[in-house]
Amino acid sequence: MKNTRLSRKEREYLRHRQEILKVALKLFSEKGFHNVSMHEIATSSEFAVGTLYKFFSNKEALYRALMIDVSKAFHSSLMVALTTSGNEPEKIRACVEAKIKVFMENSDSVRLYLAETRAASFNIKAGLDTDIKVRYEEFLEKLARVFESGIKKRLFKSFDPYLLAVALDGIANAFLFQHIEYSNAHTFDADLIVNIFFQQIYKEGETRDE
Amino acid sequence: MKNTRLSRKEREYLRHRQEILKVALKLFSEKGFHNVSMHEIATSSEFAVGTLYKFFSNKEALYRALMIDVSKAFHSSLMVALTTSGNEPEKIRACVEAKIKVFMENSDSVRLYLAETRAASFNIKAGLDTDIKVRYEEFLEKLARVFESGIKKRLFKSFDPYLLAVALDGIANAFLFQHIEYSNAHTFDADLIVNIFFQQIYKEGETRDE
DNA sequence: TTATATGGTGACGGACGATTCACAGAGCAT
DNA sequence: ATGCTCTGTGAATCGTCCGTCACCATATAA
Repeated sequence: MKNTRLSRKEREYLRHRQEILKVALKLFSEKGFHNVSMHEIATSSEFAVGTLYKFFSNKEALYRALMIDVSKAFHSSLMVALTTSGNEPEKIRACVEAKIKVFMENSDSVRLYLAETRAASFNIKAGLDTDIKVRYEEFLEKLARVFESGIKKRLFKSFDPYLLAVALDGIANAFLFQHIEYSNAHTFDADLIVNIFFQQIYKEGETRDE
Repeated sequence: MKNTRLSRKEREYLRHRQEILKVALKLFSEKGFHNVSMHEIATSSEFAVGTLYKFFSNKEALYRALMIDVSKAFHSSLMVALTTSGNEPEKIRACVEAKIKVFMENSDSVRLYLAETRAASFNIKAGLDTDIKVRYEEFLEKLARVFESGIKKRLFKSFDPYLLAVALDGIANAFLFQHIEYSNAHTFDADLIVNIFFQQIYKEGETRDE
């Protein structure tokens, strides 16, 4: 990351760009793409409308830039977690932990990200699908491969690894949603998720509360 | 349900209303609230724009009516499943089955429903929150109470019942999303979900593939 | 100092889309 | 037949944005 190469002007330019993105993220995440006008973003970021168009060719490009940033950030966090050393259960646990951490720290982004990842082609049409979903798929596949290898080693029972990945991610998302939407009394952490997922819920004989 | 009391006119009126809702559901679920114009709904439903306003006071009211219908339908299906006789595991299984069934049969509605339930205050502001979310909460609570009672009977391990409900629902949603979005090769059914959820994933000794 | 480039501005054009309303025609009662 | 009501119509209105562009102001170069 040698940004030292950049002139003051260039740094200014990037700072401004970041500032716009930051404001836009906040607004979009609160109100959704269609309920935020360029004028509003301009006012909030203390630039003129015209200036926004010096940075982004149009509203959708601005949104896209935002989503791609967010998506890349999330993706790389999760991928790193899955790559850390350790056996399969450890990797998976690290992944859940990473997900919680990143999501907690960026709840604005999360709303947007989830809206795109899940609510699908809803908000914005082309381009993003092909980009964000691909990244998400890649993550699921990688997670699936961890499950697969755990199954081969006979650490896990043999379910379809991809579906295990979907399931685990589903639980994590559900908890995070819950937290973001209601931030209610029910606390949770990576341990809990992993435990619910890995340990049998059924009691088959002996009692084993923690 | 004695609709026999209705005059022909009244029946016509309701039929037309239903027709509009049906078309609107299709369009909204495909393109999202903001990307569907009243004009488009009018054309598709073969009514004039003005006619739509005879049925619904504005675009949002139309959308709201739709969402409330959908939400009520889903809610009642799930609640019924949870009320059927049987012990806790059976109830939960019935619930998952009901969810899959209803969702599969109404994938148009599901997109909308999920967009509201999860992507939250995104698409439409007031009113819906307070209505749909309450219903969703009610469902989660009821599911949680089933878990709770299962825990009391020492059928399940003692996790926070509400979080178990969130987790289970999260897995089911994840699978359904996956199916709706990618309808890929990975098939699943209520059994699989319940198994992943209830049976231990970890192998603690003996092998027990099905 | 003057010329030029560059970041920044914001009023304005044009399009689009929600909503209205004056009106048409069908059915029904008188 | 005439008048009244009620469903249905769609052109016209009105507002709201997106995106443009002629134009500042600052700073750097000449």
